[in-house]
Amino acid sequence: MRYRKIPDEAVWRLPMYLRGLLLSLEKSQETISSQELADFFGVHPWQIRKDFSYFGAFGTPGVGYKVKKLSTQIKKILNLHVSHKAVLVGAGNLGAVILAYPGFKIYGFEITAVFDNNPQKIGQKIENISIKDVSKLSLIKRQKIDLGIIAVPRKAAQEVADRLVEMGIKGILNFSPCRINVPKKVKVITIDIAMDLARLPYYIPSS
Amino acid sequence: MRYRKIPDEAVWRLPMYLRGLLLSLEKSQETISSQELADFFGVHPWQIRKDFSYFGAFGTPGVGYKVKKLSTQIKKILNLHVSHKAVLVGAGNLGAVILAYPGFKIYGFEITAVFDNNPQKIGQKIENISIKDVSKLSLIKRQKIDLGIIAVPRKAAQEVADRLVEMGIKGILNFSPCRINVPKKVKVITIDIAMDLARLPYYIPSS
DNA sequence: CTGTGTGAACCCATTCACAGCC
DNA sequence: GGCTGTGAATGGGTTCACACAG
Repeated sequence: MRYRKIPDEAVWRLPMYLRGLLLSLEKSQETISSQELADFFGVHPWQIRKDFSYFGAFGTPGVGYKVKKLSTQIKKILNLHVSHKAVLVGAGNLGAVILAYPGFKIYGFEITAVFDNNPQKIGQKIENISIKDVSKLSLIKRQKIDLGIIAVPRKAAQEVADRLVEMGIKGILNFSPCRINVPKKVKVITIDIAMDLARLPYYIPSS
Repeated sequence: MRYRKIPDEAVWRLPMYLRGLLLSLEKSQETISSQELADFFGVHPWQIRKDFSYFGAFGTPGVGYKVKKLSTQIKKILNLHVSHKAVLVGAGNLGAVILAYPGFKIYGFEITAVFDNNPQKIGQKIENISIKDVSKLSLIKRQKIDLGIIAVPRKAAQEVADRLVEMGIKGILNFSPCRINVPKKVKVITIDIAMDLARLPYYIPSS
């Protein structure tokens, strides 16, 4: 296929497809059609085929997609075929939940360092990782860590982000309810639980 | 303005604008221009004006928007002008974080009931709310609860969702990494941390 | 005959540009 | 003069329909 601009929306959906595929893989399903995948997510089959087509032709006409092969392809597209190391800043309640969250593994993520500024926490261990002083963030330079997870109070978020960027982090998952400014080369995704919840009542007929 | 279909995207952005406005309000700022708001979020001013225009005309030409008035208007649009009660199902680590999360208050949310299926947890209190047996979910019928938050393992998510729908819940914030099926009248927003993280590496030049 | 891949058509959100009001 | 509000133009994502491969 000749080059065409790939919609961000398509990229956005790939991890969703991937999760479905990995689930099918667990069930030892060998092939899957765009129709099956679509039913699974509640989208249209042509959307899925089109999304894939931006990146190449992965299926077999008349048959469908090889689950194993397709999931490998998508991982490669998303840069998930190599495992990624992440650093977590903020070892509070939220931080502990993130550390314990099993879901990262299936995409090949590993949190290999944890920092906090609370002297009481520094030195302690959670999930077998010892918490280090955030002022020593430069320690991560020795490791190949390219992702940062911010789980600190809002006021500290920007400062932490700045430090992470200094250390060469390329992507940030931000749990603080605020926008953080970073150089364009760094990708930030912010998760704001309260804001997501705030989107629900609009769709609810006022009682 | 005469009727026109309102893009979902515009609705999606309103809570973001609202957060910025509430922040300005804290700083006792009286008026704000679309330009200022736009700079704050890193979007374009005409985007903001257009978004508002779908719902009415809230500003004053040559001046801008009254922060207080505009935030009230947006709250009304989003159905946030009345406070909402939510029920939390799943009192594990994640559940505890959600309960302790201060961010819900600014949008007028209150978690008034918590359920779990773990006998060890039932009867205990977190954040002054006692955990009840999930089999007694029907207790919430007496209260006016219209939102549900699901923080249980994936396998249990669909069942919990079904129960919540039975109880008349109108919107669900789902933290389980899976799609859940509900009647069309019920709005579901799923937050899948791992999936969000999985979206980052695509934008990172492979090292 | 089944299911993929894709140019073309369509639709809708974004962007523009400017009229209108303070 | 400054800033909003909005039709019109643009641009791009989605949907369609069908050629083609198995």
